[in-house]
Amino acid sequence: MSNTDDILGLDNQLCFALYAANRAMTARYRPLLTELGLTYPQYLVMLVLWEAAAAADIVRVSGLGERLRLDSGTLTPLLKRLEERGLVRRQRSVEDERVVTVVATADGLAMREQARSIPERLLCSTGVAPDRLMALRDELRSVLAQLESRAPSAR
Amino acid sequence: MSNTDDILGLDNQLCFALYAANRAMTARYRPLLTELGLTYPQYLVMLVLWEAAAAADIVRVSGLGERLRLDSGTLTPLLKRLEERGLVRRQRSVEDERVVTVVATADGLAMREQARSIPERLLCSTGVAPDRLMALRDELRSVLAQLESRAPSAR
DNA sequence: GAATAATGTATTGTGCACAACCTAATCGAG
DNA sequence: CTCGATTAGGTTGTGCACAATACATTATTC
Repeated sequence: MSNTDDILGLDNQLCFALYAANRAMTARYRPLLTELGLTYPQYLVMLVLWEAAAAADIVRVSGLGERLRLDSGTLTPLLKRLEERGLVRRQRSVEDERVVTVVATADGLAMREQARSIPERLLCSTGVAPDRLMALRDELRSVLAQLESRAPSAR
Repeated sequence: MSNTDDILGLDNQLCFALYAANRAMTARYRPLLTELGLTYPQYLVMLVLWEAAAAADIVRVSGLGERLRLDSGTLTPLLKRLEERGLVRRQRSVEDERVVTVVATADGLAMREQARSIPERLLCSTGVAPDRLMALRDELRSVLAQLESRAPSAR
């Protein structure tokens, strides 16, 4: 195997590890979230809305996008599905009619209680030591910050 | 903020970090792979086929699935697209007609030369120190192994 | 050796991601 | 005030992921 092949293989292993680990982790979430009838991205949106409700913050579509790194092409249909299920309400802002705000409905807020047990159950399911997961999280956040700070070509 | 909120938030940050970092990394790949007209999953398939060609191995669809953790619902259409572009040839095995083997065509093998520069360019693009990336890779592989070893519900 | 099970791939349907483009609303320079 | 630029969100189209199902082929069991 040539030197170039080594480099290519190494690179592949790193980025593939990220790709595979991400899917393995969401696969762990899936059975827990299926109990709530949510997908993982929907769960992330609900987490933001629950947090905002607790802090009395107003969330707009663009705010969700910045927080979750998703654009309107992903969020608009996702939010419509959550709205059809009665978990969320979308509303055009009156001050600025370009803006759409998103809030959890009573049903959406109630779901938070159902979701409380998820983190602990997930942690048990993974079988990985919590301190290692925290170290991994810190490293991922650091790399993410690097990736997002350089070359604003992110989107 | 209650204790439960802390746990939930922490967990959210960990798995979200994996989710966001994965997408940020593939976003870094995108401009490089667009030069080849490949998506990231297609690139992964070609890597496996290039490796197999060098080792004179025979790759079947199920082998690609095990390697990349993808099922036929993902691979079959992906491979058909690669076949339409003339990069790959799919062929029913004669010994066992349930099996479909996949090989890179001459064009597919030639693309390997174009792909050689990708890893280094990607590394430069990220702006993260290589030793940190290697440490992250090792940690991810370890966690992935844990996730896949417990509860064979992975797929 | 025929019924049954297991295997390997394909198909269908849903829901992200993301690029490219569109429209309406607001802002700003003159 | 008006026109051009910007902003916020929506739409369309492509390509994964993945569950569920279907189907043909091979292996097994009696």
